[in-house]
Amino acid sequence: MKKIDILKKLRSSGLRPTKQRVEIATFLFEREKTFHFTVESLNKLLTKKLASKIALATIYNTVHAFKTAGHLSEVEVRGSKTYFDTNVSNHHHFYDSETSELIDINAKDIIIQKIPKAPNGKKIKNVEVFINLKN
Amino acid sequence: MKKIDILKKLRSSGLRPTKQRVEIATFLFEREKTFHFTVESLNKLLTKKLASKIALATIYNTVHAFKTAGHLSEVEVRGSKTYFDTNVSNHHHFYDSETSELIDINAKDIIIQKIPKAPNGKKIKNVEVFINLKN
DNA sequence: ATCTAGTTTATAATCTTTCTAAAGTGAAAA
DNA sequence: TTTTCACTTTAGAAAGATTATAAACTAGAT
Repeated sequence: MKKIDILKKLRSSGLRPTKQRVEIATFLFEREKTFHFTVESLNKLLTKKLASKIALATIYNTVHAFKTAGHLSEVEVRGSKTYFDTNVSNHHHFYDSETSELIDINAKDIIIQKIPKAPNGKKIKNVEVFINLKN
Repeated sequence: MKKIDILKKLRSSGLRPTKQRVEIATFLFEREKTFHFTVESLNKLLTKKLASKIALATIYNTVHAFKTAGHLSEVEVRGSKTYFDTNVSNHHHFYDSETSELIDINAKDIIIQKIPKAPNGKKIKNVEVFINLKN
């Protein structure tokens, strides 16, 4: 994703393209592969990459703003930290608990044949498959 | 599950059947249906049920000891709190985010037809399906 | 009955995340 | 361009969940 598109992405979601948001968005979206991170890991990587430090609260604010805008998704992972994913399409995950690493699985690579009915007047919003790995 | 079996369950996992552990185990395992809880909800329910209060730290200790012993499983749920489940067999979950309620799905009620190969020298430990509900 | 390693307890500490309120800044309007 | 002001950023405080600590307690072996 190009710089110009990042500005568009921010503006179109009603987010003023501030210096910090552009830097974070550039870091997150200017890459080929999908990217998984926690706020802590993102903060470390940004600190390493950028000359001027971005406040931790700003990273929290920005990640949440991006999530609300639909530019990031949150992944179910057991444990204390919240994981985010730059892949916002419907998909699944491998999880390697040895390395705490998430790997995307394309939605079409998992086919579910049988699924139970949603209970009492509820509907199914989405189905997430989480495959735990071992060595 | 009967009182005698609860004592057995504790002893067989190397846990001394103290007053607190027996009370917590009785509360958790002496029921027909599987039970989902957080440490906070368990603490509230135990406080209501028991005459003498059990320290919060003891509830944390005990729940973790039961989990390590394989008597409880931990469920992936987005959010700040950790959910536990008295159902330790391989199974799946519905999750109603409106009510923060988990509902068990029997393993045989979900059939996965196609599944990707585990990456680079890794093996699949287990597959968890998480179905989010909406109204 | 005594002893001791394993437990419980209250409290402090830690960790992640959110709140607060003051200072800063895009961008619209003058 | 300058002014203006709502939106942002920031550092630090606060909150919420969980874990660590160390002293008091207790199950069960001797």
